[in-house]
Amino acid sequence: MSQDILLQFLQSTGLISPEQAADIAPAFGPCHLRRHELLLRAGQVSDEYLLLSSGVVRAFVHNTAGDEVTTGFFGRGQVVLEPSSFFTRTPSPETMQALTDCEGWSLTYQQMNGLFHARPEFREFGRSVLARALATLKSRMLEMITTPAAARYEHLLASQPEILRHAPLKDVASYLGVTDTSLSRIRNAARPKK
Amino acid sequence: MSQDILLQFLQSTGLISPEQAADIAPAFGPCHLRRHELLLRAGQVSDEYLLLSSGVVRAFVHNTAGDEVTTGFFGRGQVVLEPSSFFTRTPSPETMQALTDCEGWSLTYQQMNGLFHARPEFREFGRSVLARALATLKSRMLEMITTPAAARYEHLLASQPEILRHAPLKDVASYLGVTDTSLSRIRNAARPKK
DNA sequence: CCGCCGGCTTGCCAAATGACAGGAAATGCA
DNA sequence: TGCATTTCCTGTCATTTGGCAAGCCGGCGG
Repeated sequence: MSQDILLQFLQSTGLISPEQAADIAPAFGPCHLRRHELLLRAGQVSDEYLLLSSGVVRAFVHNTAGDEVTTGFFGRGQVVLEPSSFFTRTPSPETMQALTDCEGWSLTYQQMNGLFHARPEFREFGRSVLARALATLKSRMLEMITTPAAARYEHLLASQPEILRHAPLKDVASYLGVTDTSLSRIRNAARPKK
Repeated sequence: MSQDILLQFLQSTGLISPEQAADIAPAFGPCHLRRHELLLRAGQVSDEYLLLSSGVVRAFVHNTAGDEVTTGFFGRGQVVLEPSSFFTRTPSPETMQALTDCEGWSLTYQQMNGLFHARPEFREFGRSVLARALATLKSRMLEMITTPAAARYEHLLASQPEILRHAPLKDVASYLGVTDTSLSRIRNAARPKK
């Protein structure tokens, strides 16, 4: 399995040189997941920092009525974790599940801390990743608040088309904050005509 | 004006000792805001890290229809900033405005970076603050998703009662994701009887 | 003391959304 | 292959929510 994606990821912030990246990459271990396998159960502490090289993962919680609500999708090149649980070492409210067979590179919290001490440039990188996670979450939150469901669907379709090929529509619906019925109507309306 | 709250804040993570806190505190400058004054305009980079010792601040964005939507309230002991903008140095989508006269202690991004270099324990503290900001945002997001508006109102009422004494209800309504009309009905229903 | 004005509530109606259920199609599993 | 399950779409109906406008109340200034 190629480390290309890992090297590319490490260099993505500009804080780590190609040589340093080649040096750090071996610390990551290969990770394989089978379809439907759980990476993380609600109540556990997220302990795996996983960069996906292939496959799709879904994160979800249960609402007060007991239904699953999808909180995120992850695809190739994205880091799969519950950042808030991982970084603060508190139990995750979310469960994460592979929607397809997946491959990637992973690091435990322990290993990451080791790297932080051994490599100052990786520590900076870690801070940057944390800041990006925050920015991503914020923009998703603002999107939920400021744009209607139909526009959010269009946006998801445009930005992560591969996800829609693997995720059941009911999961997409709850991710968008509507019922599967409504999503079906949205998709119907979006279809120009026929 | 007393630095108590600042010292207490610095020690809140357990990463900074009382002596170190007393050493770091002078780096913060006093900050005064008048009612209705803006701390940050949409499009600017959030550059001030402000710990409130008194007063209430509101953050908001504009939705696609052009209406103001409140994204957060801040009270005594809370850090007022747009973390995603501050830490990634990108323009903030949010505007922040004082709802009452405010006082607090502040640091610019520059000054904070200086402290990061000069004081390793403050760097750790900074990372912890970032992680907490992420956790806070996440839990707010999950709350929006998993609990109904009425329960969110009750929660806000219980956790930040002072905010409701200073914020107009229409701001509270948009913060909760409902119209002022609906909030009025929620409040009415909440009143046990009469 | 009076009248204006802004914030809040309330009633009425329309629109959007959800719950539920039936059925077609696709998928999984033996 | 064939049966069982899941996924998705659609129709009907009930509920929720929003838009609008009028009314109430309390503060402020003349």
